[in-house]
This record gives sequence, structure tokens and C-alpha cells, in this order.
Amino acid sequence: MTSGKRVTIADIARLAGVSPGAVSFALNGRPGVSDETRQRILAIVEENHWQPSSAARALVGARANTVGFALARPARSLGSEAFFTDLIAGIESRLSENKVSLQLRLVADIAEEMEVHRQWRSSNQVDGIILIDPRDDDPRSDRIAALDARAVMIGSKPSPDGSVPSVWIADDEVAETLFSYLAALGHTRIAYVAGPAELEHTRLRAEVLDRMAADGVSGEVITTDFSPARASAVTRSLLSARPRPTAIVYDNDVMAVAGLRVAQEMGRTVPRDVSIASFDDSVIAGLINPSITAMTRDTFELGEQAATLLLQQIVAGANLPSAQGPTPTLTARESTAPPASDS
Amino acid sequence: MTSGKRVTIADIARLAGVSPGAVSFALNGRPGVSDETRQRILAIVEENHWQPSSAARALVGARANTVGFALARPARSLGSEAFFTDLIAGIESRLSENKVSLQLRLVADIAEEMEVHRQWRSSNQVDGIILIDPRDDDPRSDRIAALDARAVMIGSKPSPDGSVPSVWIADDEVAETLFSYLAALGHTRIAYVAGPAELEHTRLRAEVLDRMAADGVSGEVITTDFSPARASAVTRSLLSARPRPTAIVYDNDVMAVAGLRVAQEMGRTVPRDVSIASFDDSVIAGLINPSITAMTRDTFELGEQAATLLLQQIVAGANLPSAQGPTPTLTARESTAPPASDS
DNA sequence: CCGACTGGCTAAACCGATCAAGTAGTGTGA
DNA sequence: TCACACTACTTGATCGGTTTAGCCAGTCGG
Repeated sequence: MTSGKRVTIADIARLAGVSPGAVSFALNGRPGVSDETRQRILAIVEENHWQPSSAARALVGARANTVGFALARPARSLGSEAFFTDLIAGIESRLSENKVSLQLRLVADIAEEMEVHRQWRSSNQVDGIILIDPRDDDPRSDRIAALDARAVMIGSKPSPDGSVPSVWIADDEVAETLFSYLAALGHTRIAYVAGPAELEHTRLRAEVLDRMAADGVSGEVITTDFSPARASAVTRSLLSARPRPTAIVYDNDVMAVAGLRVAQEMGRTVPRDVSIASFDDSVIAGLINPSITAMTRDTFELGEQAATLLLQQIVAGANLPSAQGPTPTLTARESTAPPASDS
Repeated sequence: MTSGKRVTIADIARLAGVSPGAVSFALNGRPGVSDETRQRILAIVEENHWQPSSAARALVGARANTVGFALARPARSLGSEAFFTDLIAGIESRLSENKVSLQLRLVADIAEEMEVHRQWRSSNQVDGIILIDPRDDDPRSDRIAALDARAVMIGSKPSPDGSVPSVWIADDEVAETLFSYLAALGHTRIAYVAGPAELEHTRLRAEVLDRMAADGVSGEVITTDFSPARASAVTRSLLSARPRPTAIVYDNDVMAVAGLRVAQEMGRTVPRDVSIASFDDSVIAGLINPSITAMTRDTFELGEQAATLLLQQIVAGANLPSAQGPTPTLTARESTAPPASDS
């Protein structure tokens, strides 16, 4: 049907009997053409299926209708975490509504990530950038400012003024909710099997547990590399110790499942002998036997909110304030109960 | 530091004392400049951190160094399947090595998918396109040909000549492996809890089970919408029927976990009373108690292979033959055993 | 009745690369 | 010595939009 040649603004102009400039004015809703002419042009555009060339637009510095996301994580490990798929799906879902595409790129480290940001910016390939995994003294924030790019950081707290605004989840509140729930059930010895120590949320959650010593809860924090193997080993030694914890909280659902299995292999009944909970929820956590108590966070919505903030900033052409993301809620399931009176 | 103005080929030309055209020749390794001049130009390029403008390149029809992937799946459900994250990670991993980006877009249906393909093509935004979920009489193949675009289909069989080449996983062989394994254990009544009937691999797998009637295996196929709720309901009725199956195979791990739980709730011991297996593996499948026998496929590598084929086609400027993807292997775990002698 | 202003449009420059065509300058062969 | 080829460039067109400057006709104010 429609053969090779692409329909350009010049074609439309010829058909409408006006100049290319006039067509551009009409299309972009700016003054310079009469309403009558505008309607005629728009009709012809419609009729001939004209599509703007994003390359040409990008060249003159207009919108690229694309947002970039460079991810500095090991590619092989991404799949085991539903987090990223949900996040990306959420981001994309909001972007799609606005006919904006997502440019995804896996990079080795922060240095390469920043290099990619520069390329994207300098060639006008993206209108905005999404950042994740904030760290202390993050070099990316300054770089983004130097590039004069719009961006959002997905993190654990509001950004300081002048740096990249964030969409954040209050990890301390999340920890407060889960640990308090266990304490209210009567647990006084709680172990927290965490991720790597350098992650911000690990620190925030551990601090909450520490503070609960005031309420008579003795907490123990063990950091891991997130691997199920480590989780199994840690669980085994926790349950062999004396006195042993009556509740174990894991940083994610995969580790919790691994821990649950170890407990069962050691002959403990969950939740009678030990309660188990996770900071991360998933479909599986609710299906397993016993189902696992977890903090449910709406990662999809987190992605949507980040995309929304970014799009708003792009339209405004300026930074906007940080925004709090969806608040995780406690989903109590079968794996938690008051501790057995004897222990 | 490096302030606003972007470094263009004209800047480099001025610094090197040559014309912009000469710089272009030097950069693209084509004849027309002396080796000496070329070296000088490249040094200046390096020194001044010149970066090509992809917009300008795209405008003249050169490579965009981007590959497009429009996904017609409900955004909310993507996260529960590790498949997509792994696939995308695999694709991206190979693309990154070649400094190529992935343009991801979620769309509502095939019509919108094709519309996006047209936009991408007509504005030279992507060099190639990835397709997934082939269907009978797929309209996308013709459209891709009309756009004269490079593409790969991720599917279940080699593509017919002239259409979009595929990277495929032999779903019939996969089914053969798993069903035969169960038959060899002594199972003669096998149920298959499948996905939607319109998916190609559902049909292929079901056909394999049907053919096994010749070997004395009576199979039953129940299609679902992939939801754990349906899987639970189906499992409950399967295990209440008489005679009931001694083995149940699920299309993915989430459904298998749901089925396992139902069996346990009904007082059946797995695998003594009923064997359970899945066509899809995951970390969780190996951690759960009992761990679930599954067909392990290397989705990451599948993505890598698809990206490789696509990149090769882009370089060649022509279609290449379909290629077989990584062969899934059986991972036997605790959830399968010979059927109890009585039943 | 003249100048200033305004609405509606055109012409042309521009963005940053690629590439075909053209032009010096040198060397080669008859 | 002239034609010819070859090297090493330069010039200028080109892609498809956006945008500035300018033109013309009509209107208004004084």
C-alpha cells in the first residue's frame, strides 16, 4: 500500500498550498496561521498519515519523546527480582500514555552510567533520565546538573535542595511497621537477615531495630549478599544458637523462602517455633505453604510516580520538589504468630 | 567544567584546519584523507570529547544504534514472570557490548504495536525490531517486510522463508522431555494445566501429551489464564476427581506453587500421592519445600541470541536464517517420584 | 492622508551529520 | 609537453523539521 516515500511537512505544505513554515505553525498550535487554514492543514495531515520525524525534531533541539534509564546492576541477577520488572512496567505504563518511549541501557558501573547520560544528553536522544540506587555523596547528581538535564532519583528519602528530586519510600517507617508488628505479637528476640551493608535501606532498617532495644527487644543484624545460599547458612546458624531468635525477618522474599525451608528441614514448625517475615512481597510469598508475612509495596506505582514526576519536570523545564512514593503496607500471613510460651 | 555548547564536527574541523567533510571521512574510516591527517583528527576528537549526534545521523539515514522492542502484554502482569526481565537483560547485555541501546515500549495490542513499528522506522529511530509471541497468520511479519526493517521473532519454531527470522525454542521437544520423564517414572494419568489455548506453545505441548496415548498414558489438558487462582481451582477439582491424575504439570512456576499448596491443603503428600512439575523454572522452584521439578531454560541466553541475530542482520542489511535457541533441560527435584502402588 | 501596527503568511537560515561531485596538486606514461 | 590518473582534500546539497526575519495587505489613529 503506502510505498516507500515518507510523508514530509513539505508534502503537506504543497497539498495545502502553503509554505512548510505555516504547516509547522499549524501543527504546533502557535500563532501565525488563521484558524481556517489550520483546520485545512490538520485535515490534510490526518488524511495522509503524516508522522513527525523524531530525528529532525531532536536535531533542532525539540523533544525526543524518550526517557533514559541506565541501570548499573549485574545483568544476570536482574531477573530474580520482580522489583525491576514491576518498576520498569510501571514507568513504561505511564510513559506510554504520553507516547513517550523508554530507552533502557545496562551498564557496568556508575562511571559508565554517567558517560551514557552524557551521550544521551549531548545528542538530544532523551528528554529526561531516571536514576536509582542512591549512594552517599552521589556523583551523578552534580553531573546531571552540569548536563542541565531533567531527572528523578528513586530512593529512600527526599533529595536535598538543588539536587535531583526523588520519589522515595520511607524505609525507616517500613521497618518500624514490620518490627513493631512482631514486637506486638510478643517477640523479644528478632533477627534481621539484611542485604549488603552499603545500601541505604539496609542501614535505615537496621537502625530501627537497634532503637527497639529500649522497648526490650533484642535485635541482631546479619548482612548478606542477597543470595539464597547465604540466607540458608545464616538461618541454620541462627536456629542453632542459644538463645535463638523467635522471629527472623529477611530483606527479600527469595531469602525468606530459603530460610523457611531450612527451618522446616531442622524440624521447626513455622510459625509455632519461629516466625518468618520478609521486607519484600511477591505472588509466591502468598502462595507458599505457610504463606509469608511481608511488607507489600506497590513497585508498579512507584515506577508510575517516578515517570509522572519526570514528565512534569520535562514540561516545566525545571526541577520540581521530591515526592513520597506509595507507602508499603503490612500483609500479615501464616508465617507469623506469637512465640510459643516455652522456647 | 565542560559548559553548555556541544562539540560538533565543525569545531573539530576548525581545530584540525580541514573541512567538516574530511573529519567525517576520518571518523568513518573511509578513503579520502591521508593517514597522517586521520590521526591528527582522531586525536583532536579524543581531546575534545566529541560525540556524534545520533539525531543528525538518523536524519541522513545512518544507524541509530538502537533496537526497538514493543511489548503487547498487560503491564501489571509482567512483573510476576521472571521471563521478561531475564529476556530483556539478555538482550540488553548483548546490545550493550555493541554500544546499542534498547528502546522499550509497552503497547495495548498488535495494532498499536505495528503502529509503533512504523513510527520507529519512518523516523529512523531504530535499526532493528524484536518481536515476540508469534501467532497463526501473524500480520506483523508482512508489515515488517513492508517497512523493510530488520527484525527477529522469538518463537517456537523456525520461520518460513521470506518472513521474519526467528530464534526458537522447540516446545514440542521440551514437552516430550518432561512428559516422558513422568511416564518413565510410571505415571499413566497425567494432567497438564496450560496457559491460554491461543498460544502456540500451549498447542504444541498439548499435542505431545495427546500422542502419548499410544504409550498407554492418558492425558488431560486444562487451559487457564495463567492466574494462580485458576490454577488452585483446577487443581482442587483434578484431585477430587476419580480416577485422579498421579502427576500434574503446570505451564509456569507460579501455578505450580499454587497447585502444590492446594494438594497439601487437601491432605495429599507430594510427591507420594501426586507428582508436580512445571514447564518454567525459577530460583523459588528450587527453594520451596518440596522443591519443584521443572524444565530449566536459559532465558537470558535466549535474549542474547536474539540480539546477536538481530545485530548480524543489521550489519548484513539482509535477513539471515532462523536459529535454534538454547535447549531447555530437565531439572528433577523433590516434587516428582513414581506413583504410589495403590492410588 | 500618512505612518504605525497587526494578522497571516513566505523565505531562508539552521540544527549536525553524510556523501556525491568537484578541484587542486602531484606523479606517470607516451 | 600534454593527457590522464590518482590522492587528498573542499564544496555544497541533503535529511525534515523549527524558527527568525521580513513582506504585504488591511486597519486604525491622528
